[in-house]
Amino acid sequence: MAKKYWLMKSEPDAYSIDDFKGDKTTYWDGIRNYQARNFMMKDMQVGDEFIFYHSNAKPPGAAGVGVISKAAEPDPTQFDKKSKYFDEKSKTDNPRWHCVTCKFKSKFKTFIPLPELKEMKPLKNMMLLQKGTRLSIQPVSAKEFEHIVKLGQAQ
DNA sequence: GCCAACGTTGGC
DNA sequence: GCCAACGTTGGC
Repeated sequence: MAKKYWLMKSEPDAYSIDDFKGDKTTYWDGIRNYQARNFMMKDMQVGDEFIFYHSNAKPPGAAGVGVISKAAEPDPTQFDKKSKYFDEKSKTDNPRWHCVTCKFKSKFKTFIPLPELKEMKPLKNMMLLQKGTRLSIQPVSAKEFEHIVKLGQAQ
């Protein structure tokens, strides 16, 4: 299957591109939305690349690139009573939530704030820019991905 | 901090 | 299966 491209949101107060850079790989846990989970479980493959997006930031925007390094597996935080992601309805023999493992690829030389993304004509159909889209994991087309990466790598 | 948009829950 | 109430996301 062809390589796919994604956009994954993270609040930099909780986990920023610099945290990701320092960790090199991270477990993308804490996803508690069925649509986002389904993308991870059904459509993501090892080798897919994604835009690391800072949400709820000043300003929000595209911060870097990562690669999926391990397919979805049960999210351990759902069984951890001390975790804020604990889900009492999820059973160990039938886990409700899964998460992928991601590897850091690059941090953009130029952070691309959301208002700039909105001005880019090639990106006008991006799910991120549609009104009311809150999904924390969403697909992007190869063209959209390349366009953003080109902007991010420019000095 | 506000609020619009959307998802989830639960009563019926 | 409908829908009101509530919670969350996330830009501003």
